[in-house]
Amino acid sequence: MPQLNGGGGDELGANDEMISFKDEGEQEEKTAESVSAERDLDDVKSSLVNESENNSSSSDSEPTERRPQPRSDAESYEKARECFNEALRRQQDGGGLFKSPHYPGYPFIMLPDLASPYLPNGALSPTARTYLQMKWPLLDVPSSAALKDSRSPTPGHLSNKVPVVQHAHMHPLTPLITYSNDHFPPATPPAHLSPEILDPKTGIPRTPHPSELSPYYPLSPGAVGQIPHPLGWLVPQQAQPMYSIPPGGFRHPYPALAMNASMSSLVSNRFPPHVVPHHPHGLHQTGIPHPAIVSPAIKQEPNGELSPAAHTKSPGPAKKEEEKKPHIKKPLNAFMLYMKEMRAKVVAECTLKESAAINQILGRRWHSLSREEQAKYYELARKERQLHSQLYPGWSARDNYGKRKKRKRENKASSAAEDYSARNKKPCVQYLPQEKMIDSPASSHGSMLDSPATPSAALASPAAPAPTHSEQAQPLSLTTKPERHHPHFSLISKPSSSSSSSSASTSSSSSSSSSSHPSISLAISSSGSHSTPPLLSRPIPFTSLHPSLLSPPSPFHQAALHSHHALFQTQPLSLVTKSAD
DNA sequence: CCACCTTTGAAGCTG
DNA sequence: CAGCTTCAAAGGTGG
Repeated sequence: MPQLNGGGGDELGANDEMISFKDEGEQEEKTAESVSAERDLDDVKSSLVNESENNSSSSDSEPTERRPQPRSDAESYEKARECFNEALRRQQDGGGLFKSPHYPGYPFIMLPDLASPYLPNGALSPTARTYLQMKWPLLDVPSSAALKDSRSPTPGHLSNKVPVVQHAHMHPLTPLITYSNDHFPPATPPAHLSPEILDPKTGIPRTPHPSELSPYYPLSPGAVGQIPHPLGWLVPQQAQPMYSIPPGGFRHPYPALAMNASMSSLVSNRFPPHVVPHHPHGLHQTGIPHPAIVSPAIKQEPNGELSPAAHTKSPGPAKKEEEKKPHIKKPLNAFMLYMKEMRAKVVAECTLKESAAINQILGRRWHSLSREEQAKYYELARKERQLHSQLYPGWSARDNYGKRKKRKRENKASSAAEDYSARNKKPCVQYLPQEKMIDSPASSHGSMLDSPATPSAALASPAAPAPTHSEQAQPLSLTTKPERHHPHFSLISKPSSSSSSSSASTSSSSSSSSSSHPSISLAISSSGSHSTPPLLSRPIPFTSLHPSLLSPPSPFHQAALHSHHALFQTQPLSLVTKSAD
């Protein structure tokens, strides 16, 4: 998206990237832009055609939801151009792969006034509340079916008065829920259809009450402690819940949880209605524990409640405690959330099914996301952590240390990785090019920055630098994010991936410079040592050599790239290459 | 059957 | 404080 900005900069993030880019020369930029625009237009057209009416409707609504911000520039755009941009944006956002609303559920983040539903004091802003309430009227709607189709009706209308029914589809986490249709076996009864839904895991009937939003997480004292972890519901029953539920199911309500407005909002937002057990009583009768709790052996409190504090603080011997203590998983970070959401889509798009390969794609896609989009996930992740901490006050990431087998990939990391990549990549050749193109140091920087930039981050994240606010003025590209985040760096830093560092070093150095001149540096680095693409630990066949690939995802590039369809377009993205110059 | 692979981010640990 | 390590998801793959 940011890339699109070139046109009018309706995208805030674009500015940032653009800045760096501008260094290269505006002329180029413009030229490229125009050219790319044309090309993109074609792509867009095709894509639009494919998407059919969905896009049109969504395009209208989207601006409102996602980019409500009055980008003055945008206004100046011609209608046509707007549409075009929007389409492009959509494609970019979705990578062209995802046609449906990418984050219908996160509108609150995008909306100017909703940008920070959470007031500084943690209270949910009125607007947000309203929004939330609107969103959840019909929780029982089965997302799986609806979402299954990527082209399912976009939330375009959502912006105005979304019919209740539609809301269900639009849950912010919808993607998480639905994205994995795979996860929902056909056999799975349409939850939305029946008043009572059996929890796949527990088999306990859940009553989806659209009207009971609050019930999910009753704030009332009595209800407190019984609030199920919302995240757990995110995941399709079939698939692992964000936090897997112990086989036996948890009988204990959640530990007392002081839910503040923000938390409640979080919960409500994050957990799909249909997923969330709706108990009129406000109790999660399903007895499903927080998703984070995995361990089969659950320590049951006398009162039948699983209190995190109890197990965490339990005086008992450490060993005993460990044994009994359910495994509480780490809260998912932004990228993990993104992965959960998008994986299915990526998988659907490409033949590859291996997670390693998919994750690579996702990683690139992640970098290609606009800061706003990433911000959504950062915000979500932040909330999740917050919720997690509240649910499990005594929990520490350290608790899970050693639970997993040690990895020793260091040894074979390099060789294995390459082999692996080679195997995996082929199937998705189609996909890869795109990904490659997408990923760029610049974008990566931006992404990194995004997290802090998030409005919420400003509020909550201590570490988060001042809200970029805007993304507008400050490019931030370089600013905040620690190199560590930088893809190149990350590769290097990590022992496993670093193996490739020999070449990587080159790339890394270039990458660093890339911050200012992403395209150039990238192109150079990749071209210089095509053997090891800067971003990838291992070389990607063919794609790496492709000119288009070499260039970083500059605004134009992305636009151009975006047409996912057009991976191997006959047009070699000449523009893209241009960046190399 | 389980570790590995892969990704980013967060948190913990170490020096 | 910087840097490194571990874990979170996920699913094919290989030992």
